[in-house]
Amino acid sequence: MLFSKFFAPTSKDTPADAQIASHRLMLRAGMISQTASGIYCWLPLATRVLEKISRIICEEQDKIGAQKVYFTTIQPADLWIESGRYDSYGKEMLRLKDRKDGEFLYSPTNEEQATDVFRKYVHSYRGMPIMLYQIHWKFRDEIRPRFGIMRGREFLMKDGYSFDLNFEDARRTYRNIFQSYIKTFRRLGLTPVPVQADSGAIGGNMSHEFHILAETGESTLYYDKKLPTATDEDLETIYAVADEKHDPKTCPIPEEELMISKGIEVGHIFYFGTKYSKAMNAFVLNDKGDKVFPEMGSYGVGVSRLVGAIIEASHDERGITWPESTAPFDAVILNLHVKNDKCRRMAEKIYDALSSKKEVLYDERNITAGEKLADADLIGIPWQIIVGPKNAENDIVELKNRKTGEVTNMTVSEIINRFIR
RNA sequence: CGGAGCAUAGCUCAGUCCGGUAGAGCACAGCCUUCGGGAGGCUGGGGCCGGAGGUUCGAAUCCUCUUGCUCCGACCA
Repeated sequence: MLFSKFFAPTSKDTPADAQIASHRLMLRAGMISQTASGIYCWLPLATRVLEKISRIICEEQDKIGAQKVYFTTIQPADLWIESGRYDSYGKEMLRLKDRKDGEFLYSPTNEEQATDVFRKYVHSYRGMPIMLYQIHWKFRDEIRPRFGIMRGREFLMKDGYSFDLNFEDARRTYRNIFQSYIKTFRRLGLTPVPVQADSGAIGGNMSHEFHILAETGESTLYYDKKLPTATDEDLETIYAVADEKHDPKTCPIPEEELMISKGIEVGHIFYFGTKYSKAMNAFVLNDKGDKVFPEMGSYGVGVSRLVGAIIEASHDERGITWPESTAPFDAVILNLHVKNDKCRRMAEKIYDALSSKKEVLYDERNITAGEKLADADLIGIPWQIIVGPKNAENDIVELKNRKTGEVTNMTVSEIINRFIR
């Protein structure tokens, strides 16, 4: 991709309204454009990141047997009247009317629709267990949207729904999802902190939130100081709770071993048994011919919020420092002097060689070197290949790591081999 | 939903108290000089001063109403 053709409207001005690093940087890097309070357009750079994150989530979901679907964003009120949530969800639900005055809503979550699809087509235990998920836009009319895309009203979420025949199976599914989420967040370059949580409007009695520790997080977490070094097997037994679950009177951890941190909630999983299957009369027959209501759970990952969370965890004073797994490009080539023939030849040779195998941005804009270096640091692509006139005289280019700042001098063919192995 | 702000050029803001020709920097367009950290020069284009009423000879400025956005709190995946 040629930078001169790439729509990434960067800016050196810090927007007045942006309070936290990720919001500021997303605006400055030309990733998002606000269209109303809590509602944002996702520009090409941010869209590439959303797609990287989504791909990793999908791969991990596929591994545990979840099947991808698209539910609908617009749903009839009737489904929600059946579950009883049409009234209880309150003003956060955006309600709409069609031309015939029929009542609809823009989906904030999809337990009802998942249950509806299940009951239409699955009537026997032989069709179970089943797990469906989607990555789609949601709308929740938040009282107070804030921090850019971190608490938007419209947001991209992965939401999954499981249907099991009995409690034991449902609990196993819940554990599988739990472990899968840990893996997913780690692949995204993050360190997740799972905590016990309330189940809120979803309902149910077993629930965990997954947080990324950050000063700017909106949630307060209480946990055993052993948690950050715990192995996968410990997790479920170590004390870690969200603030609404924490009570100093009943807390089993002595005060001196208790850590209190701010976290960004990026995932939330729920087991809620037969709450929706019973309310919506979704049932199957088991091997004895008995009517059985499936044990359900739902599992959410805030995909768009993850973009903000990753930036909160990965930035410095000059800009974003993307982890390689979610970076919008693998590398950026900076031709510092586009009118210098030697620079141009070297940069183009590298670009032609790499772009067949890697996602590469080539900065061939006719602007100052300082501007290119500043932009590259701002948008935070992990590897910068810097072609400057002085080094070009000696047939050398620089490979610079955005995060560490480490610079290695290499020849053109060494660079090409470094990225195409 | 309570509380507090803000709204003037694409962006960041000055001008508003104390009414009298619409401003700056950056950005943008053209030309030139530069070219390793957002460089410099010349020229140019950009505005219903959020909207509606009112007061006044005259309103960005004063008054009333309204809309939008931001922040704090409560709420929330």
